[in-house]
Amino acid sequence: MKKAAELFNDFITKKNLRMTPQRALILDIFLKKQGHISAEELYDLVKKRDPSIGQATVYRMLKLLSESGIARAVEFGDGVARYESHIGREHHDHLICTECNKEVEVVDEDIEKLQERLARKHGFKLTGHKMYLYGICRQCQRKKGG
Amino acid sequence: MKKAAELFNDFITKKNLRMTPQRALILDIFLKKQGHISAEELYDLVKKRDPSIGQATVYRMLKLLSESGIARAVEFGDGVARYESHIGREHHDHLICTECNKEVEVVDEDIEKLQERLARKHGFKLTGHKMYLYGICRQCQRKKGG
DNA sequence: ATGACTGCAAATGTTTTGCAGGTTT
DNA sequence: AAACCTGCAAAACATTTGCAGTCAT
Repeated sequence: MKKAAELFNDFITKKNLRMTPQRALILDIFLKKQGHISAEELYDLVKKRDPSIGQATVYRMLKLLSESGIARAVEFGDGVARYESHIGREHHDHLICTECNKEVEVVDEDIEKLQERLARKHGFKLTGHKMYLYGICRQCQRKKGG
Repeated sequence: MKKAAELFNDFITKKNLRMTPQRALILDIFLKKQGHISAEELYDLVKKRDPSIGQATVYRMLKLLSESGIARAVEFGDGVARYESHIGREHHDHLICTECNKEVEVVDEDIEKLQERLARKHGFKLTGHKMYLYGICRQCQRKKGG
């Protein structure tokens, strides 16, 4: 498996773009941060290491990271785009307890296959999906049940 | 099954709010429009029937409709919130074309069963879910491919 | 020289909010 | 009177874009 930095260099080269100190720094910080991060949060982290970097550069870099397949946008539905590293991470969906907000990351190969099939049935070429399962976790069931 | 207008009246009453001509008109238009609709689109339709109604009233009404459970927000991921009627409708998930924003409502019994199984495997009692499939529809594939 | 990259500020587009006046109870 | 509702315009918010200057090839 190629490393993200390598993949980004491939992408940069193929597109006749250039690697710059700003891009290297943003990439580095983005990859080290796990979980989801918004452009604003990433910008704040970047500023700590180099206050001269502007917001626009961060936004532009996030676009490049998405195009190159290194980052992936995760929609939370609150009007703020968040990104997660898409390299070296398993795809996952979310199982959320509606009582205590606990969240478990889950994957089910069979569901993924059926999603593909379902999309194809409607003439779509599936490029991604989001699935959120809501329920009540074991602990909260106990608490409620008695 | 109660009608949406009735449910909205219950909600209005419980919250000590008032039914007004503006709200009635917006509700009426919203319920008649099937599929998803953005605030802007709804506003345009409303203006045709009563040009004196302002955007803010439409936005505020959509918030009330969501709170009352009559409308449901559907995330397309393009920065525009869309809503659909959530009353008297079969459960369904969404298959969305990322090129032209076309949306198909889908249901797959097998997937639903597997979701149940997946939740149970993690000790959760499943109470609901949201699933969005993103892809490229037949037409857009043609357009792109050649 | 050409083309890419940058920070800044201005622009964009959607949604929310403050306000002053109007309406219902 | 008190509490709600309205349209308007301004504000807020995240994100994008135009621009003039800088840098690499």
